[in-house]
Amino acid sequence: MAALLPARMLERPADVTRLARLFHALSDETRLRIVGKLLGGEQCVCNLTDALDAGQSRLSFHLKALKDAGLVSDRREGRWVHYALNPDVLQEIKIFIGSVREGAARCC
Amino acid sequence: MAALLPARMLERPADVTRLARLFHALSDETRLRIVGKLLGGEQCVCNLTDALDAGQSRLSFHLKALKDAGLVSDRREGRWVHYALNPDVLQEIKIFIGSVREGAARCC
DNA sequence: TTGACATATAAAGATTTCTTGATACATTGA
DNA sequence: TCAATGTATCAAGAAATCTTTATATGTCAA
Repeated sequence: MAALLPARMLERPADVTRLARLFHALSDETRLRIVGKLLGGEQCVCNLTDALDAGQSRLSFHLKALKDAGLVSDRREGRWVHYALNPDVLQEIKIFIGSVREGAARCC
Repeated sequence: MAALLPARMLERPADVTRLARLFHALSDETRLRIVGKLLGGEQCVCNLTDALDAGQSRLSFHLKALKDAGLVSDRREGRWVHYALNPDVLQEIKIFIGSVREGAARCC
């Protein structure tokens, strides 16, 4: 699919589906807190478990949700798996929201 | 609550809760399509029902979700209720996503 | 190879969200 | 006032999501 540029995409079913998935990934408090921790840079799951005081399988569940949405990537290093934010997808979301806002400001 | 400016807000529980609600409001395909229609300007529910071929109570349910999140406002005019996008909240989301993206680009 | 550790996956129940159909409320025109 | 119209709310079931516990997988070190 093309990048999330124009608000026109809200008329294309495949794009609507993708956007809904992206926003769903950001709609959970635990996942938002994970995103907050990743702003400090790549983190291994063990760090996140400590910082967020969430059970290990619960964290794994939410990391998978973020990864499936393309918001984070993972990298194994020995026993540890490191997760990092994916700036490209965040940029897409920002541009999309910006174009909706501009449309709203123009018309409403 | 203050405007959604710094990514620092992901450390503040009240802000995390609000963000999760905003993103949840945008995480549904029907609601995204409503947003798309509202880009054409304020719409009465009747227009949306036709355009989205969604049942009336279903549309009302999703409009309420958008309104509760602050993404749209409503205005009654006679028998009709008109909904419109709220550019301020969209701007907040855009700025928030932008600050997360910048953080990600810097650190990852 | 074995044991320990980091992480992922699976299964089950609890909770939330969505859809549908019925009904209530508000406004207008007759 | 009454009937018609537009919209909101309610109730019940269906579906999706989240949490927890248990177990599996992968990697290292001894």
